[in-house]
Amino acid sequence: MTKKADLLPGTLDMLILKTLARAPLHGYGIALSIKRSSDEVLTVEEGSLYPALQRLLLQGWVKAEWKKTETNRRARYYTLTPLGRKQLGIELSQFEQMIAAISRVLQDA
Amino acid sequence: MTKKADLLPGTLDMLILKTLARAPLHGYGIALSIKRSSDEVLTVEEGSLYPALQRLLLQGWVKAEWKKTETNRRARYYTLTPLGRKQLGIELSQFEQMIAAISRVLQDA
DNA sequence: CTCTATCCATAGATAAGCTATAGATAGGCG
DNA sequence: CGCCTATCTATAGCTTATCTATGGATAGAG
Repeated sequence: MTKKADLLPGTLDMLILKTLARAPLHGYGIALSIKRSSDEVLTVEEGSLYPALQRLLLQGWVKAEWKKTETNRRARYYTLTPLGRKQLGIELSQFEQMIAAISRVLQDA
Repeated sequence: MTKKADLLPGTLDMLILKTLARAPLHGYGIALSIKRSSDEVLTVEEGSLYPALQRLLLQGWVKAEWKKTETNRRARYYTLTPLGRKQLGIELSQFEQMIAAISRVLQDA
């Protein structure tokens, strides 16, 4: 009934880039990481995640590599590129500016 | 070149409701109000605004009425309904929860 | 009397996320 | 040994929301 979005539209790429800025991870791990560090509030559906990763690859913001996980499974690890790190900075500042602007509107008497 | 969105997707309805919570306004006035109170950061394009107002009307969150502006022009004034006020509260709290969650992800070491 | 600002509104394109689905394998457990 | 669950990948199709691009009308200024 109460339709709640899994995440705020327009923020997924930034969240992925930020997650990868800490350490390379495979897709499944990225989703888990975001879910966990947001205290289960943000959920990244697979149908959102993999297309997003494709976008990021195309832009050259991340690169991918097949490896083995600790649990001996085959997984594709995504790593932030220097360009991706720069992009993350851009998105972060734009996001903060947006939030600040929205806050002004919301708090305006 | 730098593609900057005019606003954060998913926040338009909330911004409109909040604006109307202060006083009834016509569409053009809503756009101006949001632009001004956000210090020109947020821009509501007409092609976003009017479909949004139609959505809000359909949901019963606002009602509309033709009137004369102070400058003697014909304009459609939108007013927040009690249901709309309730909805605004819901959207505000969901938004705050989202922002808090995103902040946790972004600030996570 | 023309021009600008004010006001309405819609159609079409695009982007992004969600639902649903599909498949493969490792390791635990019966 | 075979089933089940968790882990891991990925795509197709739907839907929704926003932007671009128009189009039109009128008040008041110059």
